[in-house]
Amino acid sequence: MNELRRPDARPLYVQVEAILNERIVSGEWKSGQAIPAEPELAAELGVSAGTLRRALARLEQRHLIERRQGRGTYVSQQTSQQALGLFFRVRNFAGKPVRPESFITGVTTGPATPEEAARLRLSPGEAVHRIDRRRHLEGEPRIAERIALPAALFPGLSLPLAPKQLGAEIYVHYRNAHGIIVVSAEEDLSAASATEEEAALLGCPVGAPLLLIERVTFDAAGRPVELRVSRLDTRAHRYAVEIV
Amino acid sequence: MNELRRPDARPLYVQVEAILNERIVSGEWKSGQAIPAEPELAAELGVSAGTLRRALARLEQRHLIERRQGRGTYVSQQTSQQALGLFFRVRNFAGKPVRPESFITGVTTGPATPEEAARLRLSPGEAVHRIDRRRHLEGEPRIAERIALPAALFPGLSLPLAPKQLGAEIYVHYRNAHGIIVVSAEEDLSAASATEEEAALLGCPVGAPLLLIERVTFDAAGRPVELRVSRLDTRAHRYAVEIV
DNA sequence: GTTGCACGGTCTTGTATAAGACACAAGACC
DNA sequence: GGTCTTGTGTCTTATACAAGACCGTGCAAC
Repeated sequence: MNELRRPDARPLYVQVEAILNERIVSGEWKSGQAIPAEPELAAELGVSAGTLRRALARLEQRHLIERRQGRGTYVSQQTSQQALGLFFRVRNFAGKPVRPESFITGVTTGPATPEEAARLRLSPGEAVHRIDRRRHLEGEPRIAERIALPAALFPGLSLPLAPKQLGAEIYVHYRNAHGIIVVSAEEDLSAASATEEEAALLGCPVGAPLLLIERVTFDAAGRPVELRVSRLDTRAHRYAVEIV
Repeated sequence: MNELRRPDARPLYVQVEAILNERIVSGEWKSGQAIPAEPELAAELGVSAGTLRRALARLEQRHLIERRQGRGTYVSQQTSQQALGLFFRVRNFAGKPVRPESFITGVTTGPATPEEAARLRLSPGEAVHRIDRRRHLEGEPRIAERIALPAALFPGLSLPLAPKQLGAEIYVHYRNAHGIIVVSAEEDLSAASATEEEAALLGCPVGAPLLLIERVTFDAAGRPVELRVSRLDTRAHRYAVEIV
């Protein structure tokens, strides 16, 4: 029986959510694993089934767990499928989601720029790893991208990415190799003109309009874990947003 | 007592949600009005309080109602506040949401273009109203915008917009004058170069990169009710997206 | 007499509990 | 290959209490 309850002002179902969240983040419950059945878990936590279900519903909404009637409740696998569906909003003109191919063009480590430090909530000059990628959509080079990662969170950057190709499985890799579970992101969109370098990379005229996407990604604990700046050639693709 | 239940395969709380949704859309419950208290409504519909609450929670998530502990449940007012907060995603560099000012530059009616017809699910050549606007952010002209509305849904286009200025209150107007409740939208984003006309309007160089926003808005019944094409000058502003 | 305000009472939604019927999935058994 | 059993999540109901908001009463101060 836990010490939940009154001193903590938050509703019980929020406290339960936090406890379960912690079990997932800490690795006590591993990716893809089934968690205990509802009655069992409710008994263990000393709350009613209804309260537990409410907490589980919130975790499901955040994509941390998946529930299947008749089978059980599972910790989400950060599959490439899922990560792409959640975070990659690019469609072709037919409205079909596309899968990007990725080609790494450079990996470096150095002190954070002021902007990187601000966006990633680092102290000025803290080390960041940077990965530059070219990404292809439907066979054509369409995205120029730089990813900045706090070096403190990714010691040694033990990424198997020296080879030229790496899928969008970076998030999967984050989770498996560094215990970081990505759950949300903020993106700022604007328009920019292609530099010479970008034009060469993307095969478009210098000065062509590109969609500039600046994304900060957060993990389950709310920490910023990635700054990603992408330049998308929108001659054949769109960035899709649904507003509810 | 209604004829809910078994023949309809959907869960009861979904059926209840649909009933309440209909009461709001039909105007039986008017904007800003309080709806009956939970016990009363549950009794009237012949369902338990818990089931009713679940339906109300879903309506609240769709911003159709607002619930306040101790006071009651109210049909949402499509206030300019709310409509802007939900649909207008533009921020300045400090991250602060900005309110646009609007200046109408033209209103016309004519047959829909193929693209308009497709996006608004109209038959080819059906009539649409078009409103052209210039919008200012923090005092500067930043957005060139064209709005296309199915004429069938907006008979006569009885808008009080002959004068040059009209706030972002178009959605409020939709609701009050035409009984259309806007609840969701899909946006496609891309980058485009400013034409001469746009450059003149926005005070930017010809060919400058603009963020092109194509939005289709849907009402509570799921009908497309508006196609809006905006060109945003992102020299001083950003389009913000949150991914959960 | 009038104003101001504290106190209760009563209405509302929010939280938490419990219990049973149901639907789906998987494996055991025949 | 069917059928049964068991274990799971899903739906629905019912009840109780907590917490916020509102309103009127009635006392106190002026």
